[in-house]
Amino acid sequence: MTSGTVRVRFAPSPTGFLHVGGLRTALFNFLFARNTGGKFILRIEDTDRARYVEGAVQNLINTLKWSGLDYDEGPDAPGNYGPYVQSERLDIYRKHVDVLLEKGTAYRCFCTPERLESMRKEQEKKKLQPKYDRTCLRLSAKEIEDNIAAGKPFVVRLKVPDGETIRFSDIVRGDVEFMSERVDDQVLLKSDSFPTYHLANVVDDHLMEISHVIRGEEWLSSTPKHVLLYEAFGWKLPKFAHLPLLLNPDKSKLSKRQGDVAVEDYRDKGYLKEALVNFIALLGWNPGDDREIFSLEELGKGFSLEKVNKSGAVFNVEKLNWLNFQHLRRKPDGNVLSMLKDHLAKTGIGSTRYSDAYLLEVIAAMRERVSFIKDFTEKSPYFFLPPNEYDPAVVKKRWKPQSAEYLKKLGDEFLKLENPQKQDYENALHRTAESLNVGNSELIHPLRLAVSGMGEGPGLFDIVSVIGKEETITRINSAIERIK
RNA sequence: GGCGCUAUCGUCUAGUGGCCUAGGACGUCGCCCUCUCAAGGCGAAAACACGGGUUCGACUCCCGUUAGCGCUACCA
Repeated sequence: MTSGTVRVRFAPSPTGFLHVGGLRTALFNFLFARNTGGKFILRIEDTDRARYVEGAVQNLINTLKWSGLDYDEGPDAPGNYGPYVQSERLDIYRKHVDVLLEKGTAYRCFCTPERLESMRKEQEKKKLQPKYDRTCLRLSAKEIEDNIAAGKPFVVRLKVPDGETIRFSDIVRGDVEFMSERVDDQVLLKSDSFPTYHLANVVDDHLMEISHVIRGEEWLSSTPKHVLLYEAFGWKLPKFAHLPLLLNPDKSKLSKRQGDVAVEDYRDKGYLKEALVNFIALLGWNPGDDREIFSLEELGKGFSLEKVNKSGAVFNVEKLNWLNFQHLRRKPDGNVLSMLKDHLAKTGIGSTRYSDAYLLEVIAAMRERVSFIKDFTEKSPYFFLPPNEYDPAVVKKRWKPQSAEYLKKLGDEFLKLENPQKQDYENALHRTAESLNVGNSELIHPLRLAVSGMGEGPGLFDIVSVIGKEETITRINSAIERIK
């Protein structure tokens, strides 16, 4: 592998669902790879058996695929750096821990969780920084051997050097530095001999030749530990880029409780993947011009880490809704048709009840009025079922005592039409209004209410010509009954 | 508490010392269009957290304050 090749990874922990913040991290990695001609890798960080969730990995993969972020290497995309699931790499981590132990840059710790707990409490009480007190670092070789022989459980900790300033450069944030005194002797290998995130992450990033570590800002504070690990192993540091956090409306880190955080939630609510991806791309990044609507390809073209913001971004659903509208209206009729049919099947109206030609007419009429596929049935149910009730507010405003008579005449006029087109209905209405000596609107509004049950929607003659002459007359007659 | 990061309209953001009487987008409001509702067009309200420097000149650079957030586990 050439050193100039970009290799980035999305390394989620499978906790049940894909978090939108995770999707954003994945997206930025993906876009960076696309933009630089590099590789995008999916690696599953499942080193916490306490948080094991059945089916989480598959779910994660499905959701990532739904969003369109294809990866070059991953659990189900073989590459030369596998396996891509950390629980299948346990022996690798143990070997690397042995190296550290031998070098003396790590040490075994036999302290019990209870002791650690009380130590921490004590430190907090004294307002000291909670930090391992290095009791086990002072163990003699003999004591260590005896402990091991006695079968005492232990963890392996990183031996953080004293008095060092740990510096690294972050592409997003510039130079960052930490005093090593502030860095805890991090556990690298747990007592169940699984690695912690810190160890597994560094080992894998090195072994998988990851060139750029692009992850959320919550990792910035633990980066010095990682830097120390790279140094302990004698490995070259990757480039770091810590992305700003996605925030709740109250500016705290985006979480459940304050709305939906699972990508699946948005998918299930009818958001288009194009809209979601477009939206989260704009959270923390901008193209440098006034464009707002992007396809994945377009995002990939213009993306650069240098244009990533430093501050957190509130996840604002209003704009996402607008983007969904924008992307939906850009979809070809054929795509909208099949989505509409799926939706119709789900709502019980049935996908085969209406011809494609009919549905296409509905789509043409509603194009400018829907942000979601579900809006077709929610905003214009009258295309699928006759109104079973009439909006009371509109009834009050539009149905006058004489409306029944007007509608009767209008229905009679429509009845005479042969294979009418939109314009024919309109002409018929004009004729009727003239003979009645009333304004067109005296007929238009009552008719709209009669055929749709509501006071808003596409042009009246569009509605009428879509549902057809027979249905229109039927609905007129039902309405007349209701007005009487 | 400690450490770290951040700080432009309600929200997403442009802005890299003079182009800023701070631009765009979502949302909000008004007008136009109009058979209604949208869409579309036009317009409005709306921000540089504060205080010191540096400079001929700061939204832009430095320092401090304040605020917010993150981390502070044998979780990631």
